Order: sequence, then structure tokens, then C-alpha cells
Amino acid sequence: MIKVFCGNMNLSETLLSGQCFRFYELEDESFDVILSDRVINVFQSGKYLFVDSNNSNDLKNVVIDYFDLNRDYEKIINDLKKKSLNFVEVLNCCGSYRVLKQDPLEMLFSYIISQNNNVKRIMGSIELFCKSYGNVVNFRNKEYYLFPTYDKIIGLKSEDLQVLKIGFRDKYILSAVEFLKRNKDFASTINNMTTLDALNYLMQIKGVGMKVASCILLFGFARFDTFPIDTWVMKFVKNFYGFDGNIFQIKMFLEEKFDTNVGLCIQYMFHYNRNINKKII
DNA sequence: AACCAGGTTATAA
DNA sequence: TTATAACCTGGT
Repeated sequence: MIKVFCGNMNLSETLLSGQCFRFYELEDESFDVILSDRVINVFQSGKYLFVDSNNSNDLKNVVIDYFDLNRDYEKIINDLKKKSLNFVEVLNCCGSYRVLKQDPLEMLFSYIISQNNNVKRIMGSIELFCKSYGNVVNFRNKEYYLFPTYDKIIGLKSEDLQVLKIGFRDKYILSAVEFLKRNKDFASTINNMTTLDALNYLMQIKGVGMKVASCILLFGFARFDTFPIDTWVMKFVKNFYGFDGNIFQIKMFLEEKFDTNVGLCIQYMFHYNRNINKKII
């Protein structure tokens, strides 16, 4: 068990915000979270996280990286408050939200599955995916399944996907598999690209459009200059700013208004709008 | 029963 | 270039 300072972050708000699909809330209000290479149990008390894992190797750094604890969110929020006065209402209720740094491969598949789908079903399909093709981890007398490895994924055939209950998205997953065969080190390739190039690179994959590509870049690569504009954000922009338009018009509107850290602002809008509609999971 | 869910693609105007 | 229907599936 290690103790990690987490400042103003709120664990449950962050995990339940819809960006992550691989956690279980336990009776004692702690969470089991499945990371790319291990399972952690995490509990928050005040400004600290108490973390246990089946793999304690470098655990503190893994936790800091995953929960994005080195970023100065307070400074970002203070800067944003100066840019849009009425947005303060949103910022004031989102200060404890953090953008998780998740596994790029997992983000690619998860957000393809997420399209025109609901969170419950998304989580179910990803869990089936991991149970079917991922490695097992034993932790606290329970079995957990990691997200499948690259080598496992590139061997997948159409018939292997039937068990996942992903419907018409199976052909998109197959397109991602073909993409990965051609791009073994896609994560490091993206790390050396501008965000715009990375978006176009990912959108080669059938089933990866603007929204899904942006989610992969924000949640898998911490690219805060991306724009995961979805139906929630569109609703928000319409209700809050009275601005209506298509995804590209909204993108331009927000880019102009916030300049930097637009990705984070959009997460705040999503988070805020979702909370006030009381539709958390 | 009809509609919807953190979208994208194919097709038509 | 922009708009609209169709899409698997399970839940309400």
C-alpha cells in the first residue's frame, strides 16, 4: 500500500466521468482500476490516494502518470477563468476532475466501440474483449483481465468478434486491426506527430472519425489541444452560449474562445452538462 | 412500441 | 460541399 498526494483531485468524479471504462466500484468506496499492465485498488482520503496493486514495481510513478498528478490544473483553470467570464460557473464545479492517461491501444478500441452506444454497453463489450483475449491477473483473490496485447489483437478475425456484442462496429475493429498490422509502433509514431497529423493518421481507420480520434489523442496521449465534440458538448454549447452549428463550426467557436487547453475545456463542458442532467453511469 | 445511446459512413441533393 | 438515413444491441 502506498500513499500518493493528489491535491484537489476527486477520485470518484474522475473515474465516473465517462472517460474510463475499466474500473469497479467496491462496497468500501474504493475502486479497482485495470491499467495496461496491472490492477490497482485505490481509495481516496482527503488529498491523498492510497493505492495497492498486484504489481508494486514503480507503482508511485505509475499512479502519478495515470491520474495526471503532475499537471497544474489550478493554474490552467485560473488562466481559463480570464478568457470566458460566464464559464467560471463550469470551472468552479470541475476543479477536481482530471484527464486520465490511459493506454493508447485500449483507447483506440474503446472509443471505436463507444460510437452510437451507451456507457453500460461499452463497458460490457470491452470487458468481454479483455476476458476473451486478455491476460489474467490475480489480485486480492479475484481474477481480472488486462486489455489484450498487440500480438493477440493483430491475430483477430471477424468471427472472433461475434462474442463482443459490438454489432456493426465489428468491421471498424477489423479496420483497426489491419491498421495496427501496418503500424506496429503507432503510439510512438503519434508521439512524433503534430496533433493535426495524428488526427488524420488515426482517421485512416474506418470507424474512426473526428470525435473518436480526438478521444484517443486526449485520453491516450494527453493532447489537450484536441476536440472531442460529441452530442453532450453540442448541447452544452447551444444551451450555455446559445451557439448552434455542426461539429466544425463548434470547434472553431471554442478554439477562438479558449485558445489553449481546449480539450480540457470540452471535458469540463461534458462533465458539467452530464452532471447537471444527473446521468452519471 | 418506439426511441435512444459520448458517431461514422455511404449516398444523394 | 452539406444534409440525411442506416446501423447492432439492449435498456426504458
